[in-house]
Amino acid sequence: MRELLNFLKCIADENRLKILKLLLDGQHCVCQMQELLDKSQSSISQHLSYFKELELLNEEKNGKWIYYSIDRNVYDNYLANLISLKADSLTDLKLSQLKNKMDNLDTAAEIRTVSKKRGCC
Amino acid sequence: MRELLNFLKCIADENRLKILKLLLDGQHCVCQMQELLDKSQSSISQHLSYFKELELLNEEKNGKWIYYSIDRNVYDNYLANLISLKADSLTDLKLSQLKNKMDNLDTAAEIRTVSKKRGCC
DNA sequence: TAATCATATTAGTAAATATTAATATGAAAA
DNA sequence: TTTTCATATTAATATTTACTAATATGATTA
Repeated sequence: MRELLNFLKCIADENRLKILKLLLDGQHCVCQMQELLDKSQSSISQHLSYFKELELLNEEKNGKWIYYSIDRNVYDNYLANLISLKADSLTDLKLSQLKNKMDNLDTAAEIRTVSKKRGCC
Repeated sequence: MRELLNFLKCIADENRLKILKLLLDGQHCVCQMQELLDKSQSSISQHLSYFKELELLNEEKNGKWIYYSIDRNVYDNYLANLISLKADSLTDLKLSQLKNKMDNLDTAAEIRTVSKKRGCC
């Protein structure tokens, strides 16, 4: 869950979403992205570090430049995690506790008034 | 793209990702989420407003409580947008300009030295 | 080897976002 | 109709995150 969250934080930014698009389509060096996004070199480099942290980048060196692109396998893996999102174990635990609590509330309420709506919190 | 970005910003937050999980699995009122996430009523309510803004919520009133769940159609639609991510038209335009520019650089460089690596920025 | 250039890193500041506390709203229950 | 309760809103503050400017790194070219 922490990993998926970091992936989402990475792409939930206007500039990084643009970078993602660019690097899904082809490979680009920092200076190209600078021009395309109209951002400073430092800014692009810092945005790229988010992707690197998540191991989302392929690097291909050519002359003086490093051409970056998205590692499609890693990317698809994060997408798969998002798509198959389910309540994790910690939340499940609390959830079952809460359900018990609510069942008890139900019972207590039903003793008082049969027609009463289900008690909650 | 702005809409997808807002969707990503919505779910790229620890508490809202937890809320998403809960509301994908079932329906919950604010006070249940308060307990499950150990957050204040105000905080949960404000997080929910992100989902509402994106029309991601179904509401079902039962007694005093409003039971929220994720509108699966809307949610799947956002996911589909993410999955089919492509460079948008604005970026495409700039991209083609850049490509022209780079082609010109290539040519100029090739006149100077045939073995020279491709010029960039 | 020295100079140059692309990229990375760091520190300080600016901007955006989350949280808390207080209050408002509006519907259900008494 | 008054009270109570769940949820929403607002304003102030705290925390995160982005950006700028300066500098570092390390590889390529002269």
